[in-house]
Amino acid sequence: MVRKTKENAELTRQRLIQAARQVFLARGVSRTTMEHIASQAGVTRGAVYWHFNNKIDLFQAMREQVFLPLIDRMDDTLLNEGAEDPLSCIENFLCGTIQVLTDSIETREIYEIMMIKCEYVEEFATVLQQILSNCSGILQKLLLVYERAKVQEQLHLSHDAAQLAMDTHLFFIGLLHMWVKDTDGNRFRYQAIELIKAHMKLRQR
Amino acid sequence: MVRKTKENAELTRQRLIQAARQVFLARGVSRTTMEHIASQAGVTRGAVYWHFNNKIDLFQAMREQVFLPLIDRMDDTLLNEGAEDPLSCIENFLCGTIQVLTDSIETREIYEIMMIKCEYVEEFATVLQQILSNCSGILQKLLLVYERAKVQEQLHLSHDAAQLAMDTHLFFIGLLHMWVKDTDGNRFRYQAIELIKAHMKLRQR
DNA sequence: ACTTGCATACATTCTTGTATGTATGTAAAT
DNA sequence: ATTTACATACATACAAGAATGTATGCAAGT
Repeated sequence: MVRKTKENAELTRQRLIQAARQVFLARGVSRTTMEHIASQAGVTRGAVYWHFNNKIDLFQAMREQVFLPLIDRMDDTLLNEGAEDPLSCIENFLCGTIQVLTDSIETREIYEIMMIKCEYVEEFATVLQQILSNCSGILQKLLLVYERAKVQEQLHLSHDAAQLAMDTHLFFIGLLHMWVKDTDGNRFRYQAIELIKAHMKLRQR
Repeated sequence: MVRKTKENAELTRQRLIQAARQVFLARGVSRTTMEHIASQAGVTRGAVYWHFNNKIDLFQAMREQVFLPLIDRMDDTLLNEGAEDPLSCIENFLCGTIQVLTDSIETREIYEIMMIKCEYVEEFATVLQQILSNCSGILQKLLLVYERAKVQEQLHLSHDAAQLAMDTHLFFIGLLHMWVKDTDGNRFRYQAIELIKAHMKLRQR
């Protein structure tokens, strides 16, 4: 089996990303070799090195497939100017994220890889910086929406928008971590939506 | 340099754990070899294999030095029956944890290793289960204290103890993650205590 | 004398990157 | 419409370096 057409090559590339995800999840990023990924995708290392320079290149390609959609959805849900109810925007954003995790195996697996199957050292240190940068992006947008809610007098007067935003942000980080790590029991996953609603209810006037 | 006395051997063991922590932090657990740890401690691999069976054995030894004290402090602070004010118990526990992280380099480094320098696969999968087990221990104790607060009418009537406990638990997880990962800016670390106080204030009657 | 606390040596098993081979698609020239 | 030339999409082979576990050696404690 040799050279394919352009479309076939792109398909091989996608299969390599998919294979990488599966192997990363099972063996961890560090212990995964190019050979593992290649054979999982049904090709040889030659194909892998043709499409990607090295492991981190593949990792980034995998990551982008999840993170670009996340940013888009965040902007759509949180920064929707037309929305009448800022607090509902936040609730919808949080619930929507959980919904994506519930629906999409790929997203779920990539989150799991990034949280507990990857060591952020050397070349991967920059990945962590990108993640943190995304985080502060989320925080900023939360802050914006909470300030809007404050203006619309949806919040208790004693509540500070900045502190509420950070509190929700930390809640969200914790929620994602627990949701992802609670793989067997699934006890946690089923109550995630309720937890979000309870969290938001604490803020309502 | 050869055989030492018993005390010297124990000292070597401690130096190995310390060396492991430093190398784990710098290179990640997977990429760390026994040779790295040995030379960092000023001995050869022979010494490492004398004291520990393998890398995960060393990892667990390192981990215990931090987690056993944590459990103790948690019981002391949270389950203190004599305390008049349950909500303050929680606040003190959270702030106390941040204080330990601030004061103890070792604790901080071990948390960082466990969060972003370790892949929980194969032999390390059991470590993750232990961590999750600890988590549910924390949650249970938080729940107990919140129920006490409910009885003492410290809480808003509409608040459910179980949901408050989970909310605080997730907040705490997120807080620890951000605190540990925010290594350079340190912007986050300085406001951690305030965030805890704001979080608790949301609950007070 | 026997055990302890290491150091040294050895054999084996991965991985990696690159280099090279090779057949096919593709576009331009004829 | 062929032929020609080149790039593409991989497969295969090679060299070199880690890393691991174990086995063995050895001097000092007990």
